[in-house]
Amino acid sequence: MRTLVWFRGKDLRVSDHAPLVDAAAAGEVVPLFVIDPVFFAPERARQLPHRMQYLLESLDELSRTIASLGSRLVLVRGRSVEVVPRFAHDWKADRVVAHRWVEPFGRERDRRIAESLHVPFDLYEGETLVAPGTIRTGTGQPFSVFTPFARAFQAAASVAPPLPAPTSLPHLPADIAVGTEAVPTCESLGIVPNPRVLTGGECAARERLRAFVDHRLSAYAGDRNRLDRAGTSRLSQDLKFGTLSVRSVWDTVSRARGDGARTFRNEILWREFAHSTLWDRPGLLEEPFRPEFEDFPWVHDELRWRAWVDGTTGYPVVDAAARQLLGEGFVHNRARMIAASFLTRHLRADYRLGEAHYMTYLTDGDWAQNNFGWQWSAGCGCDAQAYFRVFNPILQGKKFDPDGDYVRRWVPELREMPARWIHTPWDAPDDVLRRAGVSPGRSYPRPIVDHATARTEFLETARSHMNER
DNA sequence: TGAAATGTTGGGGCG
DNA sequence: ACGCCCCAACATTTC
Repeated sequence: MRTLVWFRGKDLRVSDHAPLVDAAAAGEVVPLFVIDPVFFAPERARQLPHRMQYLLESLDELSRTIASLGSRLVLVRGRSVEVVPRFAHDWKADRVVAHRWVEPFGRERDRRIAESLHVPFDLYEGETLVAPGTIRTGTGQPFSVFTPFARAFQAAASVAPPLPAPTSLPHLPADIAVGTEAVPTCESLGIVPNPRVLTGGECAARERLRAFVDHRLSAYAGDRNRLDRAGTSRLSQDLKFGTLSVRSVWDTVSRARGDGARTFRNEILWREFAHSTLWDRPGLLEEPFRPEFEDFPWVHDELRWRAWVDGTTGYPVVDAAARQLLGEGFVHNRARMIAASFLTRHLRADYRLGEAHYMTYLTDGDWAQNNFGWQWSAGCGCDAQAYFRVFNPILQGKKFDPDGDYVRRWVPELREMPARWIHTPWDAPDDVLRRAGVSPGRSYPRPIVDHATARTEFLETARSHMNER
């Protein structure tokens, strides 16, 4: 039995990799990664700099790990729908295995490949804790509210324990002659590596999990909301690329006691819920979950959009979030919510613009997660915020960045502002501004919209829209 | 995992 | 002592 194990960017690991383990137990193994020229072209790679950097590091480590286990990761160039069936045939594979993707385009790709293959194509569940579509209401419907979903999950689901990494792999069969291509590098794709992007690969990811569980999990419930603290898990990119399997994360925290562990498990279940929802509703990447938002009167104002993207809205926390995204390919979860609320409510921009912008720069950019989060923030999603929940960016700053250190890190022109005024520099007394070297409207912009006015206008627009329907 | 407006309560200052 | 008012603190309602 010869099995082609197709790694494809969301399972860049050897631990808890059921397709790999099964293949090795069955006989010959051909580990494969497809270098798609559309994605691995310099012009495309530069559009997704942070994810490409993390992906290349992870791929390089995976390749070396597989080599150290006695095999070789075979890299072939081409469109997967074309090269996977071709090489499966040329190499006389008896079976092709991979992990299932929940995104509609991944499902369509897999459907086409299954059609062209003349051997079985077996998809393993591994991107989520349980197979998408298995958590159901009493009447067999998908859940549309998180809490009952989480309750049903806890009551019914049994999460398979993670598999250990193989200690060795069968040698690559001698007749596999092609695929000697090297792993592309940032340099070869014209990307300047960003040192702030977290290190890719299974080792770094596992170390991050260990550090989180040892040092931050117990205080997670409170600290996760603090913009100025390293209180979150920082595992999102690892889950996106599968350098950590979500089951191994779950297994690590499943027996931990306390509010921190409970809260973290809940966050993992939100991820599960997002994936499950996209599985059940593939159209969500295009259209809002709630149909009454399909013709919502979003407005596009180029200048305001640019200010939101560049971090020059005049609201320090909103601007810090914008610059953190561009600067390190990551945004604190609460800052994402504040930024999304500001874009969709204060500026009334279509959430899909923000979603696409985040998808460009986030290292952890995942379709299911990012879309779910944006729709939730915009109020049009599954179990979303009510539209009238408008974050006050000043209050959010004072609550979750009380000393202003998050703002100082990302908005250096406010670095010298005292905590008392850092979230409202336009209101600061003249002597405070002078001492801090800040001049509103010059060194740092005045707010592009007035909070109270924008809030009222949004509420009126949204209310009349909802009433019309 | 919202914020603002509005309502209620009770302590304390004061005539 | 008493009633009145102010207002902070908290609760509830509304968007």
